[in-house]
Amino acid sequence: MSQTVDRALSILPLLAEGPADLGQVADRLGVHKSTALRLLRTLLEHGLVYRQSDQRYRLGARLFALAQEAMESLDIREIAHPHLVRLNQQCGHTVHLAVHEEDEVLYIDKVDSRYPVRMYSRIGRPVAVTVAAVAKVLLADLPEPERRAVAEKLDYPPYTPRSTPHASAFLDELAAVREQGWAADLGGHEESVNCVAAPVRGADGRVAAAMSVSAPNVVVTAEELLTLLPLVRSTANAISGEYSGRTPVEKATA
Amino acid sequence: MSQTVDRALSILPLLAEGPADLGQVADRLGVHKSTALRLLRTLLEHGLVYRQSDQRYRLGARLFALAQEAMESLDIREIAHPHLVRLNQQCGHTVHLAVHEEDEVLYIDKVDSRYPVRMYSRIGRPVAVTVAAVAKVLLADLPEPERRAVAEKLDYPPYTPRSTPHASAFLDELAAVREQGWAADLGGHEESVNCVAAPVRGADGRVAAAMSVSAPNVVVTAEELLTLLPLVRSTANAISGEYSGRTPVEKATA
DNA sequence: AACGCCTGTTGCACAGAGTGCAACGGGCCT
DNA sequence: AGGCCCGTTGCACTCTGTGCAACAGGCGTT
Repeated sequence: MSQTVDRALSILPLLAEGPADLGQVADRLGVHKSTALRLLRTLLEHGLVYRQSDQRYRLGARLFALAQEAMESLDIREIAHPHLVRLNQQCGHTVHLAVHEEDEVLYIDKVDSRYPVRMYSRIGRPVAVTVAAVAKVLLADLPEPERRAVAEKLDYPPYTPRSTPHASAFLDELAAVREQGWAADLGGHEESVNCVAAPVRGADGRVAAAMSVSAPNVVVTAEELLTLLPLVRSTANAISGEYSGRTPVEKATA
Repeated sequence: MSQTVDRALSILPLLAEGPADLGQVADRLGVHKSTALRLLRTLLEHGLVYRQSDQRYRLGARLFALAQEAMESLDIREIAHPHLVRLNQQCGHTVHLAVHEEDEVLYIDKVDSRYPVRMYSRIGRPVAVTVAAVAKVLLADLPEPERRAVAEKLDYPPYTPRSTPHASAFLDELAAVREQGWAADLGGHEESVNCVAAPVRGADGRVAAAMSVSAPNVVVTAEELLTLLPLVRSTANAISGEYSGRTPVEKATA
């Protein structure tokens, strides 16, 4: 709604793709170089972009700091973390915590598998909404009209033959998830990786976050993973209890 | 340099402190509500802020995604990561990688100690510049005038009795670090935690990043930690070799 | 139940702020 | 040395952002 700010903010995703010089930024914004310069300078002053030694612009340090602060101030993350750690100790697999926001689902916490994994932390990265178990748990809780609206708006990339193919299949699955109170992703995102997820609920009963356990086929089969379901659900319920204030917890910081 | 953008960006750190409603934002910016509204709407469209169910504004999902992308595209992080993991396997302690930017130092990668630690990943968080070993390594490489300028501009918070007390002590220390090619922090930030750090250099010989190993007193004494110095330095040199292109490495993505 | 308050939202007129242009300057390659 | 390319600056024009005032809706109060 504000043209100047709109243009300035459009620079950020552009720079996320990689460093760019003034001319490139101006071209891609469709503005004059001098305009781009002024916008970049403002971003620079705020530390959101950084000018590296070859004069090109990059995303800057403050961006990381802001993201970090925002993430740390999510109280649900703080409450859930110890539970995630405990679950990881019990089952040994990778544990994720995710929330839903603006038609995107993103991981806000993660405890890595004990088994060696090459994957670097993807906390903060958007999740494949149409297939991930956590995404199904989160979207299944939306009221029916919204659920439909979201489902129709989405793309359904065929990551694997088992990926959700289209909106109606997705809606069917969400209905099932809503009914049973948990979700699974059996090789729908990566052929050899399975996940099971369960909802964390707030005081109002609505789903506030989703928790999942993921493991590759080579470590445990899908059937074995599903035997962990009761443990996953009870952990999610424990988090729900604290988060909704039913279980008293002492907290250090506000 | 651009007032509108400047105001819009000032909202971000404000929201990092916690959710706020329209009136609060307008007040703290010193602008009319309608102005604040338009700025927030623009930020909202770009996903940098999010409007939660109680109508208050928070920092949004896209911020995390941007930070993540930017971090992952730092090629030095990519090159260094396997080395950090190896070093962690060899010594068992927490390993950090940090860079210097805009008078701040921030961690861009971390491999956690094998010993149980409650600390959540602080990747992206600014480092205590006056005491951290990585900060000393990074700042020691600056040309003398800049080093002085930075040192004078800084605050010197007395985290512990061993914290660097003032600018001239800091400059002396930087000179020593520059000479010896490594740095230590012995309880200068937290009473019981020690670190040793070594520089990673680019093709031009300048320090591009710093790597450190940290461990609490209860696990190893400062003297024992210092015996790891040769290992830390050789790891840093190995990273320097790859980063500066002296050691050939095959890379998957551009 | 009706009132009044508080917060978010809209339309509008004014002018201040952002824009593109053209000219300058410095570094690098030819 | 010459020419080219990129970043930078000052300026006049006008478009865009601004504050105001009035509206709307939710909530607590009397």
